[in-house]
Amino acid sequence: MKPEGLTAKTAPSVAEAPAATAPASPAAGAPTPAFSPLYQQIKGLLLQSLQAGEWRPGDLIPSEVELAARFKVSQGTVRKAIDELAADNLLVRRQGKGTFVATHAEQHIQYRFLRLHPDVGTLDSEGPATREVLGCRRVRASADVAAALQLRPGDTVVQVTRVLAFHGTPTILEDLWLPGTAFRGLTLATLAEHPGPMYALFETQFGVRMVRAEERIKAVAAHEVAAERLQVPPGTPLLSVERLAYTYNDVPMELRRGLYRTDRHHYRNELS
Amino acid sequence: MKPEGLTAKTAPSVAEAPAATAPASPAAGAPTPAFSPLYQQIKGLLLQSLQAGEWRPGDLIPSEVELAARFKVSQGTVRKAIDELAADNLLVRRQGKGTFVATHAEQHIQYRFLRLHPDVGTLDSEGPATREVLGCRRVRASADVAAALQLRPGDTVVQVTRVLAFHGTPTILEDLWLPGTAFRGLTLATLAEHPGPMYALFETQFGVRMVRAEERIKAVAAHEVAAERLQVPPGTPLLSVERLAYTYNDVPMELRRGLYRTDRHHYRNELS
DNA sequence: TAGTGGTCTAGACCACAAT
DNA sequence: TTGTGGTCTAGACCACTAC
Repeated sequence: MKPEGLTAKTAPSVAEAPAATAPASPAAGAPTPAFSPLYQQIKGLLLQSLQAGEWRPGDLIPSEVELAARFKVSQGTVRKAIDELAADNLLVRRQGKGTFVATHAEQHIQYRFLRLHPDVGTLDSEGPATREVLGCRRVRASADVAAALQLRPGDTVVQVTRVLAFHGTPTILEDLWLPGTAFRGLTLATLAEHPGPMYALFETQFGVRMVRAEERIKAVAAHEVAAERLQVPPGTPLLSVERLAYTYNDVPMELRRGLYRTDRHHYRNELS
Repeated sequence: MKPEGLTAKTAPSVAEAPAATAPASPAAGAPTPAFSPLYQQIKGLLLQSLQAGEWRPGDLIPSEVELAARFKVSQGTVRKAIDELAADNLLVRRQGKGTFVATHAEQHIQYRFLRLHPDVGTLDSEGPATREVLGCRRVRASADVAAALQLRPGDTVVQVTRVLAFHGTPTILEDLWLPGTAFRGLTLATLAEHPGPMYALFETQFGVRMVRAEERIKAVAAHEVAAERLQVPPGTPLLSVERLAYTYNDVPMELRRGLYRTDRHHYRNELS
């Protein structure tokens, strides 16, 4: 488990084991490794462990000193690597307890990716959202869905259709497309058994953790079907929100197309 | 220029000047200063200097070692303070050169707060936006505008109306409201003389630097006036984007209400 | 060559949580 | 009391920029 391959900028002052060859010469044939700092390499190794499932969402990862020993670097270097992963919301630090793998499940942060807020009051005062799944079937990916998920057109994808309601008012109508291979066992029954946030279900049942997402927003007029589902007149302006969500390593794992009512809610964004 | 008032967690190992009283006892009567780390206090001091205009947008601030000497702390502590300010986009670090005060002017980052992107191509391939100012007048703040800007209803505000066009297609119609006192000399002529980004003008002409902003987005139908200005049929769905922009210290300094065409563009957002 | 930020280390101590 | 992350220091060296 020795992380050979770490190319330090400066060799540690106290050379523990002189190892094989000279630490200064890069691997033969490597096209100029383009110097990356030690802590970035550590970050990469930690990411690999996260990806490989060595530590699962919610788990406690080894302490900083332990990791420092494992990687043969100082605690400060491990700290900086963890700092960046925590800034990216992949890890969560808790003083006195340790560092944990971030999770969408049962954190007090429901709706981590949902930016829709009520015009008056807070997200909590809305009470829990009502999730009604309208459909879940395995279909062949259309050209655009395949392109977004980096599949081939015709590959199998799981398509979920659902409505979210607040206070009994249907507010979000959305379709999800998921790669068929990664979500093999996903059915209507699965969804019914796990009423919580969908990303939590993805973690616990399919080992897929969504790390970040991109959204493209437009204003559109409600078509017939949407109008009925959202209980608004046809033609009502709605937000069209297209989300592409990624796992580790920038692999797209979910395409989501939603229509949001904005008569009592708004999409909120922070700019800095 | 000695920053007395810094309450260190641990007294510096080499006590330079024993100063007045014991460093452990907080100021009398202070309601439990609620311990904040040294680097946070340094961050606060740096913020004060930014606010006070000691260093203006684009300026080079003193080096880390110099600041460390000024504040009587180690370079690492200053570094951490600067790191956070850089993360907040208030400072910009440039290796080998120094640390600079961030600015909206002549950075290669035009449109720092604009999230509208063309559906195909990039922001740059659009060519420079055409800005047409339709009006600039001093008016009395309505109740909602006053509330947003933390003024009294009836206080004077500057209202600017303008249209942004891409490729000759009018795409954004927006109104701006600015506190009358801070923007005393702002007229149509001022705007005409400075064709660049508006936030750059605010910096250079009025010493107001926008630091962050919040946006609330809804879908609305184009009313008569908007439809004409944006050259779309009345009733066309548009994005309604309400932006509240803040200077240092979370002081709101601009309210902006925009209507965006999204037939060839979309509002992009990154979630993490 | 000098000065800047960037990396890395080693060690000390503090704050917090669990035992 | 122990172990964790959090803060702070001091010093060394590297990488980039300018002169």
